[in-house]
Amino acid sequence: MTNDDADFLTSYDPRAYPPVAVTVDVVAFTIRDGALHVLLVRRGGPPMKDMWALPGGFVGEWEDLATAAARELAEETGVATANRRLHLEQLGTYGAPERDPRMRVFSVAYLAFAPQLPDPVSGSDAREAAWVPMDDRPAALAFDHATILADGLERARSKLEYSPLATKFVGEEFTIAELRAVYETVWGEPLHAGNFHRKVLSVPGFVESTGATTERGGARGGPRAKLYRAGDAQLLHPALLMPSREETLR
Amino acid sequence: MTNDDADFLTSYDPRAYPPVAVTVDVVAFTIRDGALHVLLVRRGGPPMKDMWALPGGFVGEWEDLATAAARELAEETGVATANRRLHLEQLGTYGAPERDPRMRVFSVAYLAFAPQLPDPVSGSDAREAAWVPMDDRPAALAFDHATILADGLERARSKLEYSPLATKFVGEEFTIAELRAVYETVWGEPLHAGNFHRKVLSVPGFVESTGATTERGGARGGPRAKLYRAGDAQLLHPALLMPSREETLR
DNA sequence: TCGAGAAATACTCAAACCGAGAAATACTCG
DNA sequence: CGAGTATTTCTCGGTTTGAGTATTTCTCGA
Repeated sequence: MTNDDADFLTSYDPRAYPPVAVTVDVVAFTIRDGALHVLLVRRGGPPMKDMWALPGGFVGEWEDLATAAARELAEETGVATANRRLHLEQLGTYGAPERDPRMRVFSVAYLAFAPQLPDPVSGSDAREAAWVPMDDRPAALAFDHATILADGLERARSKLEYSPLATKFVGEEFTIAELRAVYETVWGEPLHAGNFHRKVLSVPGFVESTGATTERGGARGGPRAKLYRAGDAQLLHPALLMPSREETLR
Repeated sequence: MTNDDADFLTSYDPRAYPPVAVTVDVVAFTIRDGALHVLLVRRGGPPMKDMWALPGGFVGEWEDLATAAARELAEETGVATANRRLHLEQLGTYGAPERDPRMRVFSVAYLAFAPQLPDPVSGSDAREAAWVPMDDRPAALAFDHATILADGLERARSKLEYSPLATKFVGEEFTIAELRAVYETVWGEPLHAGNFHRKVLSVPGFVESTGATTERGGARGGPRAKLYRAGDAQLLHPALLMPSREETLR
């Protein structure tokens, strides 16, 4: 037996290693009533019983990570896994040794965006689930979920700048004003309507016109708006930059 | 016993779950002789014996993910973990069920950048390790490491745009031309020297002057260049955009 | 030692872009 | 019908950008 083989055998005997678990946790954002909401579940059992947490769970034996994230989301929201308008991306992995008191747990966090998702299906998992406005979110979440959520929000905010992510928050057809509302909601600051309009139409592949307009004007007046659908661009160039970034830096 | 408690007990007994392992793999880039190099190791044992792979290994029982990545890198290169000029960031987690034939292995990939790292310390791990020019890299790597490497390269390329990452590839003090060489090497295309110079100096916090100049002019002539060191900016604003992005998109 | 070539840096100029404001128009609601 | 509001377009001045050029200061080889 060569030295390498011996190394291999000891290195890779599963039982030679302490038990670890891998979970997925999902930071799911949607916009309801003009406010950014995140999906939270109330923990039904210890540890941290009754605390709010991100939806998540163990990765199945034959399950892909992204599939597991989609499944967890579907279990809470009933959103079809094949939903065309759902965006899922990996956010990062959190594996501090003490993040879960029971055992070594690595959590692969996913970020999900979707338009106006349905109310959570409580009871499917014996857990209470709810869309919670980000402004009213509990300061403390179970485990390190507050950190994960903060990272997810930051990712979402910057992804709006250079990707067509905002189109995932609106319906199949949308107006420029609806798109602007997404940016204003996630960025938390008002944008110049005229400049936003010009900018969106000037970015190649961001949106394409459907030719149609809304049936009615705005609820408080105004003309009927033209309708657009998402274009085929994967990266916005030039990007739409957050106005507040400029001062925040350095 | 409530339903929740029962759920908890069955859900969290470690032995109730099939064995999984978590590893870290490191995509380490450096620039040598004007070319981008990646650190690869030749596998010393099965599976995929003798194939090139990314350096990596299991995460220790009490070890943080980032710590494990730094350790793996140090084991191959002898680079001090506390090296100030080393940049380490999480790239993503790869967990396809069949990516490792032995058992379920989740690999958390890290991206590392450093200036002119020393030659790898072969023998420390009974493995051959080498800095391989990206242009000469083997088409096939062990497991899904080719995918991870491709993702790492793409991340590096775009991070140059909006972060001061390039300063991690050069020494403590550097000239604008050296910085430009980093961009040209990673992006693989020549840049306009005058515009690059103007742009770098105009981005607040990117670089700061040391007041000094190089001892000698360039090897093939030219005046002595002013020296700079990295500034305190974490995000470049405005960003330096890859010229080729414009056409590549869509 | 001198002249060619090269590189660092500064400058020019037109085109593109951006923020701010305002105008024109078309709706809703009372 | 009139007030108010929202969509869309336009204008204007300042800034940024890409492309090219100029200046200066080096190295190197003839």
